[in-house]
Amino acid sequence: MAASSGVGLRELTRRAVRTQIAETAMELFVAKGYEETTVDEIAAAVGISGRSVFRYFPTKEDIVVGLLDGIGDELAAALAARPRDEPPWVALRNAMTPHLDSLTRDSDRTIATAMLLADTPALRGALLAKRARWAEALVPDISRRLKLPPARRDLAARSLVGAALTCLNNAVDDWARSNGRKPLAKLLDTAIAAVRG
Amino acid sequence: MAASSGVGLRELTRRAVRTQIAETAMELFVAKGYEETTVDEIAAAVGISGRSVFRYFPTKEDIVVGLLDGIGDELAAALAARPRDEPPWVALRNAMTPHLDSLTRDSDRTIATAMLLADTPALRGALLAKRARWAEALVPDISRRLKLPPARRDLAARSLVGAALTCLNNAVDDWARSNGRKPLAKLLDTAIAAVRG
DNA sequence: CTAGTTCTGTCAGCGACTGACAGCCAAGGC
DNA sequence: GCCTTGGCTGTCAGTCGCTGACAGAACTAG
Repeated sequence: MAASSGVGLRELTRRAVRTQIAETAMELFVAKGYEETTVDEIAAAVGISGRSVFRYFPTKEDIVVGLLDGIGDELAAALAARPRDEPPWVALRNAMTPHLDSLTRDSDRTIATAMLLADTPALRGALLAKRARWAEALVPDISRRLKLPPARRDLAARSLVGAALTCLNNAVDDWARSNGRKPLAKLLDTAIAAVRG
Repeated sequence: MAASSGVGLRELTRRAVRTQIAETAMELFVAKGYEETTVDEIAAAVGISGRSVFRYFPTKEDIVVGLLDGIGDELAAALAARPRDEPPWVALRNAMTPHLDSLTRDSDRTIATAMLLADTPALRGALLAKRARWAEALVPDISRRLKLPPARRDLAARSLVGAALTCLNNAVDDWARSNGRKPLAKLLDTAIAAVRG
């Protein structure tokens, strides 16, 4: 079974190979473009067979958007940590703060990914699908904060969360287009204020 | 050149074949599922070659979401027709009314499409990408209605439009899940009210 | 050392999608 | 009447993403 640490040695090498594939692929994508880069080319650059790439990533798209996999759970955890009587919009905004920090922390990687997502239509769909899954993780908490009859509660919560994530996306896009110069938190506040206008 | 009517005879037959492909494909998708239906099967059912399907639709996804192609322009036109001093949220809500009517008019087709989109992940990404293109058509108008410094105007408009379209999507989903029983307009109002909380 | 698990490369195949080529058929000039 | 032109079509061949199956290598446990 597992050693004294939480994860076994096998899981460790797996993660190493996984990040190696992701980093090599990102370099190629930025250099040549996403659609112009073949999975076999990525595999050759890493030194493995093309088949093995799909043993670490379910799809080619996931090599890019897989980086954003844990964010939904992070946001949900941050949201659950907010006081129970905090109103929905405030709780959502505050729950995003740690995520904003982690985005600005390695801004180079974030901006590169955002740029790649911006001018690759095929990836945009995948990103939006990922965002929809984040929403699913946040809806139950927001639903609990709403004081509405049960018939309306779910629709209201889904719309609220969707609007909040749209604001987050637009703020990050704007921030990336400014090369990280504009303050991300203020952009998010501007977006939210406009929606609540 | 063209005859007395606006469109030539060639364009007419083209549209006929196009709708024929779309209708046949939708029947097969509903019966067998989207991913389980091959493009060649659709072609065979119509009586053309598989290659020709791609001469009418750029991708297999577009056979489904192509039906929603004109909606973005319709919404933009309806929005442009609203009084110039109408506030953004009110103008967006009112601009959606004709679209709501056309959705409820042939509710059977709308519900079937919504159901198909709901349980086909591959199509969801395409739908969200389409919705993003609708947003592009609405942003300039909303941007004009906002009284904000230019630095914030674009981000605010994009977020506002994105939030409104999220409300529309969620309302239609809820409406379709209720088999068209709940009043669609009220659902949309509920969603918008929740976002403006 | 052995037995069992896990990983890997290779091969074969499906389906979406594209480019190229040749044949068909309607529209228009002679 | 004929012939040319242009668009539509089917066929063929090929690329790429992705999957299942198999056999061998490597590592782990006893």
